[in-house]
Amino acid sequence: MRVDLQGSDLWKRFHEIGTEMIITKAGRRMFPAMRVKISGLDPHQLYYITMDIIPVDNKRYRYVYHSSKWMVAGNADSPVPPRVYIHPDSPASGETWMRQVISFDKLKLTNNELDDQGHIILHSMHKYQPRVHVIHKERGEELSHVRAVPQGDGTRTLSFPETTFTTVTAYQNQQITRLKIDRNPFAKGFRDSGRNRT
Amino acid sequence: MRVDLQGSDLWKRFHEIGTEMIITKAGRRMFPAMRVKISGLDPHQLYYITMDIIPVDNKRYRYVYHSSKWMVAGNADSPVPPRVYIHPDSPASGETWMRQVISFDKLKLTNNELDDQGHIILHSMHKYQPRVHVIHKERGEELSHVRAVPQGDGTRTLSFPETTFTTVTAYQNQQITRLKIDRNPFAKGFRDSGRNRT
DNA sequence: ATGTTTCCACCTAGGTGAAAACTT
DNA sequence: AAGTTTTCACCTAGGTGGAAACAT
Repeated sequence: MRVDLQGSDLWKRFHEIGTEMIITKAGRRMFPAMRVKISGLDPHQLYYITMDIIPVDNKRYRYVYHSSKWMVAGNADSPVPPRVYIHPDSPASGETWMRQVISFDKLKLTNNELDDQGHIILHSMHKYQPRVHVIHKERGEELSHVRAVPQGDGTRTLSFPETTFTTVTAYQNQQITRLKIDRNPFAKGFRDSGRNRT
Repeated sequence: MRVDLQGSDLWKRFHEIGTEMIITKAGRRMFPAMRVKISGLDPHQLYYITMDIIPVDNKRYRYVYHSSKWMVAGNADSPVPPRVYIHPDSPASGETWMRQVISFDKLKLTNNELDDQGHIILHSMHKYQPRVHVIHKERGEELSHVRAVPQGDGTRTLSFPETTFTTVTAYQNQQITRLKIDRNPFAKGFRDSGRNRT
């Protein structure tokens, strides 16, 4: 089985600067969104595909403006309720999954520990790593948004180092802001002089 | 097993006037959309839920303005490629289906016999009846958008007389137009004097 | 000080019927 | 004359970062 990250060039441009992702109470999408292509599945078996996001380390960070760098600012906050994003096409046959690019663009990040929308709960100012899970569906098995992914022979877990990010409630590095505005269609209103009329 | 039509009051108001549905080349949604609630499924079995739309009779119609009535205008045009709308949540467990209102609002009608978007192909100026199919998923079975629904013990077919309609490319009865504008949120721009400024 | 929340103008994406143009 | 296609202003629905207000 093989999983390829799509849009890897864009991820690398963000990664070189130090990717930041906004988290809000209501939930905010990631940009870029994770998109993968899978091969080597059994076309006639059923699989769930899910994503979770794990801490990269046990630290809390702060952004130092004059050096444009993230510095350790202490130990991580206490753990947060674990959440799993189950790709909405799940469960589907290997054939179905392999035919398409699998996009996680509807996944949302929140800093609300009491969230009841099924969004992924994270701490602000921490570093995280998204992971993709390919889970062979055994008969009768059901997945939950709020329980850890089942481990074992039927589960493969993949992650891509260039997709790590730091959570923020407002962008710290202006180069990140600029890249987001430049590439995210929904931020088009902030491009060029589009907003220079107030 | 039991299937209840939701929004039945609105359907009846349309039906009393004589429901019309626009069909276009690109595909047009139905308004109202079919919405049903199902009970009596086996919570742990898998089901597909699908919709097709069959001719009510073998006739072609025309609208007579001065009597505000649809009159037979000859025999039906030659049959059209059969299409099935597979509800996007399919397949799902009986438990999942019974927990929600099942909406067919994304289903689209077209008069383009060469349509490749998977929309339901119909003749203009004909009378039709939508049908809901609840299909018990046998292992390995796959459904197709372009083949008839499998018949047999594993399939239940339901229809609601108040949801019959006549296809048009432009509304014939102005009472239908008024009801649509009044109730469809997307037609809000035509309400009251909202458009009386040109 | 530093980080968070709320509100908002500006977008994307796409569903309406009207009107004009087109077809037969 | 009758029906169809195309285009369009006007909506719904919801994803952006900025700015100001708020919190600690």
